[in-house]
Amino acid sequence: MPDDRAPTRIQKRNRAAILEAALDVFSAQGFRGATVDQIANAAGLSKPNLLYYFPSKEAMHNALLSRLLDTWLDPLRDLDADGDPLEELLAYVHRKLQMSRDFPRESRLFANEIVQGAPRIHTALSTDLKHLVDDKAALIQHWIDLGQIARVHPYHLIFSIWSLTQHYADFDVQVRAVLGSEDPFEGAPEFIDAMYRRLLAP
Amino acid sequence: MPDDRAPTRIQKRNRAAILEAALDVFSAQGFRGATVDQIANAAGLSKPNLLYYFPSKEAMHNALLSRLLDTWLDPLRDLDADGDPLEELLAYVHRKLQMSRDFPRESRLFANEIVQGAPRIHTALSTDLKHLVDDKAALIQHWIDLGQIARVHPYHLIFSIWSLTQHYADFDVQVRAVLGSEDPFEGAPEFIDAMYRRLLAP
DNA sequence: CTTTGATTTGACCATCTGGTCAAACTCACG
DNA sequence: CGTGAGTTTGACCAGATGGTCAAATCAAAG
Repeated sequence: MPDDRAPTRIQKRNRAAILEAALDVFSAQGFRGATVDQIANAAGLSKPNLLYYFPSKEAMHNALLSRLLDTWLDPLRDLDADGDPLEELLAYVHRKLQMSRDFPRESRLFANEIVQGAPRIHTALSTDLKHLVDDKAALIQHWIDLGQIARVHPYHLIFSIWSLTQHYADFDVQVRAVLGSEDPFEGAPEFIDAMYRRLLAP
Repeated sequence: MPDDRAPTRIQKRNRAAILEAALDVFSAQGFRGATVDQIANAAGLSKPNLLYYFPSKEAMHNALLSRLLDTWLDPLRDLDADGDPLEELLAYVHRKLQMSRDFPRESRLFANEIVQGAPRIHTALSTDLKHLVDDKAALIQHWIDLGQIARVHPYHLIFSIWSLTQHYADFDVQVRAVLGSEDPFEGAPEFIDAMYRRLLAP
């Protein structure tokens, strides 16, 4: 097992290939549905070789989740108290939707984890995530108190943004099955934009 | 294996117990994550006994899914062309939210299936589901053309209702982690109601 | 080229898991 | 009761799967 000295060129390449393959497989099959062999094949490496770079299947999953939780919440972190409230919130919505379009596998990796009770990231949810949301909900409430946006429940507002945007990644097959050949992201930004403009107008 | 004659009292009781247990386990662990033994334990029966009533693990899953798909879409079917458009849509939203509250396991069973690419119900999605949605989207478009509700993309409107309402069941752990002790359904109906009233007002 | 540490893998193991089966048990009904 | 259909289960099997390991191969510094 590679120790914690500076990673070699080969270590960098292989670790990256493994995580890329693992993201593919975990997001499509869930943790239990994925097999180390599938990941090995997708990465173009042998199974024992994977376990040379990561001590276990769970370690690969953890590596993905922790790397992801951070970047996943970046758009919310960016919500700026000094910006125009409505435009800040709409920018958040659009960035979140863009992430669903650009990183659907990451979205589904989370969805799989959460739907099944978040056994592996429950702590992170009730600490890091909760703190961030508490913080931003207070900001939204502040905007409301100033009369800059309409009176809405800040937490439910955030939940609604998560659900509306991630739906296009997580339920992609369903959306596509219903829309037929039409591109799901055709019309989605406009729809969601309209939705929040009308909801939040003071 | 019990044949297709009229089911005995014992058959009825055990089949029901098995499906109830299977719903518990499948919705919490996904198809691959669930084991027949877990379901057997939850049902208070032995593993071979389960396989006496259902030919395979997959058969239990299928039984649940097909029984569910129907009832799951009932609220949408109820959308009535003769009712008041705004009230009809709001009633649909509220019924859907109520189902998330009352049948979260059913919601998660579907979520698990869809997130992983709907391998078992893909056909039903692009036939039954699509037909129903096409039908109701046409009705919504008709209401729009009459100027009775605002101009919105009918399909995205339906997707938004699905995602907003099911979020409270499918992402329950996340919602609870963020809200702490507060009841998630406290405030949700009001929020969603306000959202659609403002969106759909002509 | 040689040496040494990093990398790779074929063979293997223990466990889990879906499913089978014959034998045992229960129940309803004549 | 007795009997036959319906029900239950302990023991078992085959394949899948996470993980191990010793031996082989490779890379790079001297």
